[in-house]
Amino acid sequence: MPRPRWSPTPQQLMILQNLYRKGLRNPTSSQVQKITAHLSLFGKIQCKNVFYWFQNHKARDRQKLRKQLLHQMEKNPTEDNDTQSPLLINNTNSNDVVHFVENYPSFLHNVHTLYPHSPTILLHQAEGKETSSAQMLNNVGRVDLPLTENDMLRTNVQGWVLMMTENMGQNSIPCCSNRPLETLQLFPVKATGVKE
Amino acid sequence: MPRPRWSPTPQQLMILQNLYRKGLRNPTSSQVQKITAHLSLFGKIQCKNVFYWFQNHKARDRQKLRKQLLHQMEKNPTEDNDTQSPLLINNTNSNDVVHFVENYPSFLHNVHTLYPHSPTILLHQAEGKETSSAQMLNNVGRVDLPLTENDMLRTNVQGWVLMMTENMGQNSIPCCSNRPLETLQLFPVKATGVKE
DNA sequence: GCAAATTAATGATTTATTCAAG
DNA sequence: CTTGAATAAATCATTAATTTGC
Repeated sequence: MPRPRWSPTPQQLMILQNLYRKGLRNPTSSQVQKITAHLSLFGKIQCKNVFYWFQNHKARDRQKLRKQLLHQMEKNPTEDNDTQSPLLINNTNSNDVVHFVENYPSFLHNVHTLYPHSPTILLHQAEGKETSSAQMLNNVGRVDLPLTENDMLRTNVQGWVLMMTENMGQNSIPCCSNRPLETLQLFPVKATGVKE
Repeated sequence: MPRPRWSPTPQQLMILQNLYRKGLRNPTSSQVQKITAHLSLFGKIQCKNVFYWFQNHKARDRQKLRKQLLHQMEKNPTEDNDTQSPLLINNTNSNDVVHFVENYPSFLHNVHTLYPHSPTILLHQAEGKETSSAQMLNNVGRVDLPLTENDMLRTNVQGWVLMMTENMGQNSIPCCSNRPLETLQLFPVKATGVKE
């Protein structure tokens, strides 16, 4: 009778993995909500699913890498115990990430306007008190998680902060400027391959 | 001037594909060298060719599977399907690969016997350390240049020097040595029947 | 059949991520 | 916070397939 536990659809999984690879580790409450809202386009999902996914993925990622490195490199350096690369395969497309996250603001505002030349990522604003994702979880069900993250900006996300500071002054993206939602440029439109 | 790029012979390609199919993804330095040595029986080849082949093949394999996934996802994007394919795990754990590559030393001997001046750049490796294939690339990649098979040392490659000073003990120049090529056992165990 | 022209594959480089050690 | 090591992603560039007109 109970509905089976959530199982991510391939697209959901891809999106989550992309967000993870981009540096998201401890999504805040609002981030979890937004992600959940978007992912619900591709299948039934709850906020707690997103939250748990990040928790588990982060933990298992560390676990895997630790085991891998210690097992293959330090144990027997002379060996070619290679068959290495059980690594989690990032079968992801960064363009999809950009494209995806880029559309978050418009998604939230039900406006589907693409900005192909200035991919933006949704940033939780600094002014308001941002509830931790754990707190949000409380609303959903589980309560006993010993989560202490009230800081909305963890060190893990500092990559974003860095980018923001680099691109500061440009944060006047046409869209979403009327709301607390702030956008920042994820990638400068760079022309690699312009090697003289 | 434009040095023609390597193009694998059918036999070389078959061997590489077999190794890949067996699960080999990120061959280590010594593995690459041994594979190169073997493949040089069937045509001119360098270590970097082997290294690049695995890089590209792996990447494009993933690429292909990604496209398949995305194509599948287009069909039922919003459904709560549990049918998510278990993201392809290429666990390269197979012992077959190890077993296979393990036998390369015997090939090495043949190579050296048959082609004493072949461009196979082998073993700038020490007995202790296993270098990653990427590291090897830095060393080997720009060494062998368009010219003849004899002058293979490009002096401006500091990686090479570094490598030699760090790892080369008493052995001086990798190839062109009149002593038999030193071969590293991938694994001490496993009498394979091919060796000796 | 056969090359020139065009397209598809794929070899070779460069650039970005990632984790964790210092 | 910085950096080293490894490697995945993205890109550039050349070869091979193939198409095409003769």
